[in-house]
Amino acid sequence: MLQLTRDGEYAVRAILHLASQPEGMVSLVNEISEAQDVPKSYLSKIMQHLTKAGLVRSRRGAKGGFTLARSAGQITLREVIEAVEGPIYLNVCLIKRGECPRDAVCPVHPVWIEAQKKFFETLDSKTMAELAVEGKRLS
Amino acid sequence: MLQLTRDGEYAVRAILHLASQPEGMVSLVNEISEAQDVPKSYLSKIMQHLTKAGLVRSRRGAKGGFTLARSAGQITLREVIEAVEGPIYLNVCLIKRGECPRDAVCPVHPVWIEAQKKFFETLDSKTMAELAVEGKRLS
DNA sequence: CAATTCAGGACTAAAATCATCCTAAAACTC
DNA sequence: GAGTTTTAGGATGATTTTAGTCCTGAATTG
Repeated sequence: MLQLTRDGEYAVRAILHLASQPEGMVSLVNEISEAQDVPKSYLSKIMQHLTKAGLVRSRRGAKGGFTLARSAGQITLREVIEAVEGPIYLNVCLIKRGECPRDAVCPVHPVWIEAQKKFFETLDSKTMAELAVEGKRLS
Repeated sequence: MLQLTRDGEYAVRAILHLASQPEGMVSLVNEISEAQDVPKSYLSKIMQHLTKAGLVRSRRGAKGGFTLARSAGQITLREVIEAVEGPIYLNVCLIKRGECPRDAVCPVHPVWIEAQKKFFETLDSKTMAELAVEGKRLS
């Protein structure tokens, strides 16, 4: 549908939540779920993805929870989204050369390349640290 | 999935086909289907949408078929896509104010506004006439 | 009237979306 | 070591979207 899924949206909220905590503080699925309005059991899955993707570090057991695996200044909006949604391709023809058999003679193909480039520029331009600061200011 | 659907892709191909025909020439679903690699019965539905959206004029019966309702220079890529997919919102929070109850304090919201704006700029910048000319050059 | 061509509705298979629930494993506390 | 906390991971499922097909009916032409 050419629209971000809940996975992507929820992942961003979760990372932003972690980025807004004091240095070294761990957050629980339960806390994040409530604070960010995300169904708990669903969020649990998303945190697993983020952990596997290396954006988040997890610890089990009492005193366990989640922290960012890197500084929030080193994580972009695009990374978070692609961590849970997989690589973004605004049109199938962008997946790889030859994916669309017409791409060599298709006049629309370059337009999609351009559109995606601009889209990525915007998502790449914001780090989670910047967004967390802005979030504090707004609330 | 943050990806253009077949509907959008096929609609663009169809309109581009019409834009590439000599002035005043009608095209049949069958012709467009074969030339543009789109399943015939599926394309039929898409042509109906494009007709209802006012981008295409149709006539039934012998000597019937489809023509553009306006000059190809007056039709943008974005219009074609939105004619069949409905208005594009890259994130639900962009549908309308308050759609996401957090939008007033969400630091990501403005980033989505920006991303969508840039995306639209690209899609708005190309008319079907320009793309048709480019298509002729490439083939 | 016969042939052609689009209009519109019904139907379908497969995949994606948006979840929930349960058991197991790890880590800490006492 | 027992008990508690917390994440990991698998199974399951309802609903919606995607990507089509097929058939009948209506308009148009000759």
